[in-house]
Amino acid sequence: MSKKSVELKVVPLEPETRTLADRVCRQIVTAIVKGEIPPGQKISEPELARTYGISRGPLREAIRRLEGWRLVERKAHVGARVVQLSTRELIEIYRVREALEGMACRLAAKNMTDDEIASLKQLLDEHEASVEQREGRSYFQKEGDLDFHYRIVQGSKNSKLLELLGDDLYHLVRMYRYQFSVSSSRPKRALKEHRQIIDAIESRDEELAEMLMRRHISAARRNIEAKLDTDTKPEGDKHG
Amino acid sequence: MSKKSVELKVVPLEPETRTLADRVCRQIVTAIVKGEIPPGQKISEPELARTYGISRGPLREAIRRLEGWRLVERKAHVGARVVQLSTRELIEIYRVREALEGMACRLAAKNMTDDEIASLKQLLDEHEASVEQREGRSYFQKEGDLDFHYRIVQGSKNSKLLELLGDDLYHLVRMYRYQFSVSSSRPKRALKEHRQIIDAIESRDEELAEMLMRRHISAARRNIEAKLDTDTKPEGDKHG
DNA sequence: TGATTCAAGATTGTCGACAATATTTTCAGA
DNA sequence: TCTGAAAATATTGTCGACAATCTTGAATCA
Repeated sequence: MSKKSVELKVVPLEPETRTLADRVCRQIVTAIVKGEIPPGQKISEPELARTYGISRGPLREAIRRLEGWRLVERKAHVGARVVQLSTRELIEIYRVREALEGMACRLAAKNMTDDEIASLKQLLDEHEASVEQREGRSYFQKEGDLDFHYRIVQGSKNSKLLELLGDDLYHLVRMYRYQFSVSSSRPKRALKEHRQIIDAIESRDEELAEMLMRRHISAARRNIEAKLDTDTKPEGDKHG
Repeated sequence: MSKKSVELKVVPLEPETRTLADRVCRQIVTAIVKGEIPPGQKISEPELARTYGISRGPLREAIRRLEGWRLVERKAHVGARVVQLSTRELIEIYRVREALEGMACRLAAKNMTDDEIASLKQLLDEHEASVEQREGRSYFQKEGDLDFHYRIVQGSKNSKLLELLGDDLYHLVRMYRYQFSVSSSRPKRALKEHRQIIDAIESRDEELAEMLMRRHISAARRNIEAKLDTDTKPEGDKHG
C-alpha cells in the first residue's frame, strides 16, 4: 500500500518555523508589537543578530519583510527604525478599517458558514466571561478583540481583504494598543456591539451587518481621538 | 567655498537606486508586471543573480519584498514562483478597490488642492488626445488609467490608503492587464467616467464622488467578469 | 512493466569576511 | 570657545563558500 497505511499526523510542528528568517521575523514582530523594541528605535543589525543568535543574512531578510508590513522604515546605508505612528496615521488606519471591515462584514453575512457563526458566538461567550471576571482588562481588548475582527474577515472569504487587514493593518493596531495601553475604555460596550454584529450576520442581513461594523469601528476611532486630545493638550496639571 | 557655490543639482540620479537590492527589486517588478517573467514561473535565484549580475544576497532581499507585495509566493526550501491570479482573486481585488477607492474619492473631494485638480484635468485632456489619436489602445488603458486612479488616492491625503493601493493592489492590477491585455474594451466610456469623477471632486461633492468611483470600478469589474466568462466557455467560435 | 528506494545533482538557507557608506571623534585654526 | 575639516570608528551593503533540503533519475525488486 502507499502512504495511507499510517494515520498521517505528519504536520510539521511549526510550518513557518522552517527557516531562521521566518522564525526571527515572527519574534521581531512580537517584540515590536509588545513594545520591547520601542517605536522610533533604531534597529542595529549586529546587535539583533547577536540577540537572536543568527547571522545578518536571514536577519536582513526578516527586516525586509517587516518593511513590507510597515512595521519598520529603512533608509539606505543608514538603517531601519521601528515605525512611530503619528496620531494622524492612527486615525487614517481606523478610517481604512471602517471601509474595509464594513465590506468584510457585509460579505461575512453572505458567506460565513453556520459553523463559523456558532464558533464565533462561542468566542464571544468566552469574552464575556473574561470581561466580567477580570474587569475586562488585558485579554479581551488587547488580543481578543482583534480575534473577533479577524474571524469576521476570514468569514468574508475574500483573501485579499484578509491579506490587507491581517498583514498590513492589524500588526499596527496591535502595536498601538500595547504602546498606549488604550484598549480598555469600553469593554462592555464593545462586547455588546460585537453581539449585535454577529446577530446581524446570523440573520444574513448584509446591510445591517456592514452598518453595525462601520459604527463599531467609527466609535473606536472617536474614542481614540478623544483620548489623544486630552493626552495631547493636558492644559491642567501634570508637569507642575 | 562650501557646497552652495555651485547650483546644487545634487539630487542623486535615482534616489532608490542607492542599493542593488532596491534597483533589482524594481527591475523584477517591471519584468513580472510586463509578463517577461510569466505567472506561475519558478524564480531561480542562481539564474536571476546571473541575469542581473549580482550575488544572491541582495537578490533574496528583493524577493522578500516582492513576497510582501504578493507578486511572488515562496515555499521554504523550494523557492519562489510568480503569482498566478485566479479569476476569483482578480474579482476580489476589484471588490476591494471599490471599497478603498470609493473612500479615497470621497476624501479627495474634500482634500485635493485646486492645483491637483487642475493638473488632473490636464492629464485627462492628454488621455483624450491619446484615445482619439491612437484608437485608445496601449497607453491610456495600460498605464494612464492607473495614473488617474493613483492621483485620486494621493489626493485623499490618506497615507495608509496610498500604501495599500499603491504597493499591494496596483502592481497586481497592472500585471493582470499586461497579461490578459484586456484593458482596451471601453476607453471612451472610461474616459467619460473619469471626467464625471473629477467634476464631482471639483465641486466638492463627496457623496457623488464616492458613488461615481464605485460605479466606475464596479463597471470595470463586471466587464472583466463578462470577458472571462466568454473566454472560459467559448461555446461558439471566437467571433471570427 | 511498474513501483519503490536510494544516490546524485541542483537549489535554497546560512554564515563569515570584505567593501562602501555614514557617523562620531579628534584636532587644527580663528 | 567655537567652527570646520579630516581621520577613526561603526554600520550597512555585497560577495563567495559551505550546509541543509528538495528534486531528479537510475537501479533494484516485485
